[in-house]
Amino acid sequence: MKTSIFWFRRDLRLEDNTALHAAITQKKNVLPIFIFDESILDELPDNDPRVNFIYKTLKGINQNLQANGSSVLILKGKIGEVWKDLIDKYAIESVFINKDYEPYAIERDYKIAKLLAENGIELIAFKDQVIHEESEVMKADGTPYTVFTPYKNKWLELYNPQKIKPPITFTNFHKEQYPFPSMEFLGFIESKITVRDFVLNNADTYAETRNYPFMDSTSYLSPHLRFGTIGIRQVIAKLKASDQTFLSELIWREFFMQILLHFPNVVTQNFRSKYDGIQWLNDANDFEKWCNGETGYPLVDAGMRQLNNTGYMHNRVRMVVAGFLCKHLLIDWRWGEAYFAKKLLDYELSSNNGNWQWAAGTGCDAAPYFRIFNPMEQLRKFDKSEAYVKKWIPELGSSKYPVQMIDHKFARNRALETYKAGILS
DNA sequence: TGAAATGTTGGGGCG
DNA sequence: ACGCCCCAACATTTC
Repeated sequence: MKTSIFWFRRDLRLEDNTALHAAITQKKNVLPIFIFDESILDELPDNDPRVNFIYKTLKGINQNLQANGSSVLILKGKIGEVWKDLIDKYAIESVFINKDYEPYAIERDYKIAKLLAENGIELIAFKDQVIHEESEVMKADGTPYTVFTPYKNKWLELYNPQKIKPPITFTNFHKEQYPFPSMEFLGFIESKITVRDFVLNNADTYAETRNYPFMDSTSYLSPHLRFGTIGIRQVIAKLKASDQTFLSELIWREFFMQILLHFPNVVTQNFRSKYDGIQWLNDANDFEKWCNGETGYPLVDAGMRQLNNTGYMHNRVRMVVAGFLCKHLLIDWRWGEAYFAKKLLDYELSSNNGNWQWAAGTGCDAAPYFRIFNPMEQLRKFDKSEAYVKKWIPELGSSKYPVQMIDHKFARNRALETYKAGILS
C-alpha cells in the first residue's frame, strides 16, 4: 500500500495544522514523521532546552497517536540521507509539509523537493505559520513595506478571520506503532530550563501592563509560536476586538519575516548601509560582563540573568539590554544577536535580527541612533519597587554587586559621537 | 517603544 | 497692592 508522509517541523501540534489536515483528508495511509537534523543538533549543547521541548512535545503527540493505533516516526541524521532511506523503505505517494520561511529551511526544502521529484514523489507545501506570506502584503507599486505602520494597516485590510480546522480523525493514519526513542538514543540530555505554558487571557490588559516586568503579565506565547505548539490562527481566534496592542505584536512577527525574505542580506548586514561606518569597540571583556549580567546596571543585569536562567527575557528589558550593548558598550549588534540566538527559547531569526537592528538603529523603521535608553531611568519608570531586579539579583544593594562598568553620561556622549562619525553621507 | 538640554510660564515669597 | 525674583512644572528642541 502506498504511504503518504506528513513531515513535522515547526508545527508541532495535531490541532489546526494545515498540512496535516490536508494529508489525512486527502490520503489513506498517512505516516507522520519528525527528523532530528544532525547539522542543527551538532551546533547545540547536548542539553539545549529547545531540543528538550521539541522532544517532550513529540512525545505527547506520539502518545495521542498511539492511543489511536498509530504513532509518529522519529528519525535522526542528515536530512538528505534520512529522506533517501525513507524513499527506499516506503512506497511514498505524497509528502505534506507546512512552509518554513527561514533561509536554512528554504534551502533544505528545496533540496528535498528535488530529491522527491527525482523519485516521482510530489511535495505539497502549505501556508500555515503566518496569516499573510511575504508577498501577500505589498505596497501599491509592488515593492515590499519597510515601515511597520503602513505594513500593519495593509495587513489588517487584507485580514479575514480564518476557520480553525475541525479536530482530526485518526482513521487515515498509518497503523504502525513505532517505538519512541529515548533522549540518550537521540544523543542529548535533559535540560533544567523548560518552556512555560502560554497565557492568553491577559491580552486585554496587555497594553497597560506589558511594560512592567515585575507584573509578569506577558503571554509566554513566543516559544509556542516558534515551534507551532499553537497555531497563529488559533491565537488570533482567542483575541478580542480590543486586544489591538497584542495583535500588533503578532503583526510585527510577520513584518520581520517578510523583511528577512525580501532583504536576506540583513542576516549579516545593516539594513541601512549608511550605518556601515560605525566603529564598534567590540571589547570582549565588556561583552562578557553584559552576557553574565554584571554590568552594575540592575535592569540590564536582571534581564541577562533572567535570560541565562530561564531562556526568556521580558520584552521591555530586551530593549534595554540591547540598547545598552549597542550604545553604551558600542558592541556590534551581531554579537548580541548571536548570544540571544543561543539562549532564547523563542529564538527566531527574523524577529531576533529585526529587533536587534531596531535597537542598534541600523534596521528598517528602527529607533533613531540618538534615542538612547538611560538604564537607571528605565528602572525608575518600569520597576520602581525593584521587585523585578531584586528577583534576579539577590546581592543587589550589597558590596557583592558590581559597580557600574561605565558612566551613563559618558557612554551616551560617546555613542552619539561614534554614531555621528560613522554615518556615511 | 528616550532622555537631556533648553525655553516658557505662573504661583508665591518677599521687600 | 505691586513688582521683582525664584523655581517648580510643563513645553519644546535637540541629539
